[in-house]
Amino acid sequence: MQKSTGSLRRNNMRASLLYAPTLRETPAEAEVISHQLMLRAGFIRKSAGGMYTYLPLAWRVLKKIETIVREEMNAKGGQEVAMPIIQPAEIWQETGRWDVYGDEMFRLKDRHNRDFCLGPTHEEMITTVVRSDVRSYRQLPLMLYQIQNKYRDEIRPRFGLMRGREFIMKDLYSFDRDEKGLDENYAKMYDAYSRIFTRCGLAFRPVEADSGAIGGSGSHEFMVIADSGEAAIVYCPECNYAANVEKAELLPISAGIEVPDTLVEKSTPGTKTIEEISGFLGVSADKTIKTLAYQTEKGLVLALVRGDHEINEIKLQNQLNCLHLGLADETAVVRLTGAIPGFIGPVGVKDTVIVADATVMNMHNAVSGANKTDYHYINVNPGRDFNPTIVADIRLIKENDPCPRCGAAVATARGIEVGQVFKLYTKYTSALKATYLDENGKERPMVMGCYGIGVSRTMAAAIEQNHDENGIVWSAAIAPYQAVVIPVNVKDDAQMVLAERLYQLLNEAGIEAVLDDRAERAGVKFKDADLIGYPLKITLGPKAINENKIEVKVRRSGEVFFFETDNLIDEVQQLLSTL
RNA sequence: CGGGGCGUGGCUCAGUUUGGUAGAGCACCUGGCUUGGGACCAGGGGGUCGCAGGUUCAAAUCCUGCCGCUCCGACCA
Repeated sequence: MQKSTGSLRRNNMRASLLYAPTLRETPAEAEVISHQLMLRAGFIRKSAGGMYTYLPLAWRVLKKIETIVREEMNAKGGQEVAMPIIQPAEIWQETGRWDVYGDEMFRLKDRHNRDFCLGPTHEEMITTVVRSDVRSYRQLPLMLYQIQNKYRDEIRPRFGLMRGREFIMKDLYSFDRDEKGLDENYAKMYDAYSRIFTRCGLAFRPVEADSGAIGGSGSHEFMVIADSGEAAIVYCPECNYAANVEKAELLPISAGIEVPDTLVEKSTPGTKTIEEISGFLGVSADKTIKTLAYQTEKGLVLALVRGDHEINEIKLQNQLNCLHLGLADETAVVRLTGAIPGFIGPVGVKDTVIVADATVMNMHNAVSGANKTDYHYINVNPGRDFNPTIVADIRLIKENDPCPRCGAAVATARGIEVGQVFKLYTKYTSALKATYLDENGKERPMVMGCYGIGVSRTMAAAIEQNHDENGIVWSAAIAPYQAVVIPVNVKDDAQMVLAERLYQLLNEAGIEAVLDDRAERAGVKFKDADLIGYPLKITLGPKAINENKIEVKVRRSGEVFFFETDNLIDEVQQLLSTL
């Protein structure tokens, strides 16, 4: 290595030594683009289903994302800790999640046959730490975070890093005296998350979310907008309402006034679907009631929505407050109602929980199954002909439904969930007895929040959102290197001398670069550079030698600039600040 | 866990129907030639055909069982 004058050499990476084994062809196992490109560009290699080795380029990207996350967490008063990956069963048994988590938890035993798990998350761990040392309101609020591997034995790992069984997460846990403190910290984290994903160069949207199995209430998810996203979201073009479809609220639709007519049973052979029955009877789908039977651990329930609507099972589950919910099988339906699915309805059903969507209660003279195979009722009137146990919003929102805030038609999009913030309140602190003494000497449970970012998923999401037919397009903030220097012909001494010189200048200026010194043809280097996604490609050919014009090409836009050697560093820095 | 598909050099795949000495392209090594968008020529290394049984003179190929991967569904950062 040549000694550079004065300044510290920050980086020394020649492509001939860089461990980034690129592939020309896409491995068959990769389905989504981020997975394909990370394999092809030599970022990751699989070791087992849902588990990957991060090769140098990926690791650099991950470290950059982590640095951004760390800076923003610290700026809000977060303090970083590291906790064991292996956690004892006892603390999970205390909160009851040892059983609740089920097969998704990686479990293991030590030589003494004691139970442990690989941490899928760290609420229990952090709370048991805090409870033993925090005694007074004076020690609160407290914000602790960690960036570590977490483990979930996913039923079906897929999409490469998007849904792995081992993944890197940042989790921050906040502990407050009261809900006011929690609200403040929640707001800080919401702000920090917006800053983080902005700095990463991602197009994202925070949406209201269901808080799911982790518990608590009040939650937002941060979604990177991408067609390949697993999550469906709705947003309002008029106001700033945005929500996961699982969460999106809907106000009941009114249906005018009609005189209730007499309930009549009609023979409707073979009409099992809403489409078939509305066609057979010549009524529109919004005059029918769709009845679905669900199996829960508490027994069978019937759920009702208007025929042209869909059920939101998350909402239904929240209303029923049950752990398991799934469509009942046909034999169970027959046993309960006497009819096969397609002909069941709420009329005449006894001793069964019936949950009706609020819109159903506004319907008049509707059609529903008669609980007799091949028969339906017409002129069904809610309140007169049946009375649900629960009336609530259990409908799934769809495009053009009215915004629950302002009534405008909502739009839909798909997103990759890269972060979620939760208000947990005292769910875990109560279970684990993490209490403090307030000013009056009274013992209170701490009020808790948790705030997660999928770091490895964020890397994948960045690729899903930023790529083209040639490869990855990194934003400068998270790119593994900012630039690659490509001498077109390594046999040309003048080119190589200039390349080394420019490479050294870049290093001294703190610009992370790779010198592609491989004895490959220019085309190969260009292809690899595009695949890996360096934001800038600095190409040295005859024009650089003869005319002092250094070609700089922007990966994202394809723009080409020519700079003189003396200005190169300034110009490159200028360019990078925009990428 | 249910339902499809697939396991053959590092990668992409052919060969399996109809058993008969394991192949191609890419990648890799050597030499030559070439040098601005994945060149070319010659030579070369590398595979117990996922694993274990079975049938057969003979199995990548047929039979049985297992394992793994992958896609679709129910779960989730």
